[in-house]
Amino acid sequence: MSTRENILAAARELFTSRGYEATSPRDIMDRAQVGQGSLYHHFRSKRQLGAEVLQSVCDDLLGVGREQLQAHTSPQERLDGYLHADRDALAGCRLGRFAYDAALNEQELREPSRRYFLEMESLLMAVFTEMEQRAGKPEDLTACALAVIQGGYVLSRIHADAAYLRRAVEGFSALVSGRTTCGPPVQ
Amino acid sequence: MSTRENILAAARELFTSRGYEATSPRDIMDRAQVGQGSLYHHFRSKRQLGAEVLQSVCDDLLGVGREQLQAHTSPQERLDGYLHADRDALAGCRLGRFAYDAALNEQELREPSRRYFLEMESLLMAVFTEMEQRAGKPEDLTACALAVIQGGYVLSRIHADAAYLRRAVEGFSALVSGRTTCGPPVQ
DNA sequence: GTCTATAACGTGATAGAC
DNA sequence: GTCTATCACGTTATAGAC
Repeated sequence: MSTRENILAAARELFTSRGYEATSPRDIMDRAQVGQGSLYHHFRSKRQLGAEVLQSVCDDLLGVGREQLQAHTSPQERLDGYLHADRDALAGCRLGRFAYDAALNEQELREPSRRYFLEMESLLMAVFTEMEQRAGKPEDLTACALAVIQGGYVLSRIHADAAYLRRAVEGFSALVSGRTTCGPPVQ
Repeated sequence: MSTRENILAAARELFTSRGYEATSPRDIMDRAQVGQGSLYHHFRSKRQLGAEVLQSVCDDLLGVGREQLQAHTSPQERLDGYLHADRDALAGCRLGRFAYDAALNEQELREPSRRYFLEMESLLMAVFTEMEQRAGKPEDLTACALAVIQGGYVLSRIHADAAYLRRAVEGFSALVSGRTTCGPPVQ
């Protein structure tokens, strides 16, 4: 692994676990075992390093998302594959966590998260459009699905309990599949 | 307004809009128009000030939540009152935002958020338990409802577009009310 | 390419005058 | 109670030797 890749790997680990703002160049240098000169030789600034890291995280997560949502199975199965994917609830979403990070103030760092959620939105829209049987806008279900995951992460982190993300996903999955219905009987 | 209250108000505004970690004592002093001596006379540390602010935010939000979820109306109406409450989507949730803040590492600062979500959970559990007609665990629906709000905030902030929170809530509301059903027709 | 030294600035907090 | 001065430290970045 080249020095550059070494630095990128260390930065990725720290930015996506602690957050961009909470990570200093010094932290990255220590973890990568390189001096200040190396970091600033390969990267112009913390911001540029952050942008490269976020791009790569975005690409990786999109790869996974596409696999789950474009599988050659029924729309219900694809949705379930996405919803019930294995997630590190306590770590939080590596892109969603930037919603409340100062990084969001810099266009270069906001773009990767935006791009990820936009494409996931488009993938989910296709699934809900194909699947839907009765009323309900696909764009609302799409936003809801993404929000359930992101909010599940938030709850799990606040409580330091991975069960919250699991329950939120299960609640949504049961509603969408019709296993759960509420209120006065439909008709 | 006493100097102490003045400082608390300034700190509250900054902590809940920018986040705890991103706000310095200096920022608070500037906004409150007081000197360093005043701040450290009334508060031992940034952490203690943060703890007081979070307690007050938690109390305020719980007051609103109780009103919405314990109103003397049907469970459906109470849930809808909560779901469709007016929210500043672009600002983010004043407590949920701490899920990704370094404040979460300090017990004193984590507790108010925890307390808020625990009580909201208990209020929602009561509503879903009263309302439910068919299968589906109340605790899953509760986690889902809270997650939809929190995740809606996350999406709205990432996209700088308040519509995402609105859509996520509408998607959930439509599923719970039975206005939307997906997949093969329910029996 | 990588190192160490250093800069300019901000942070959280204390000291002591008024 | 409130002020200004100061502190020890960390951050992001640059300079220049090797």
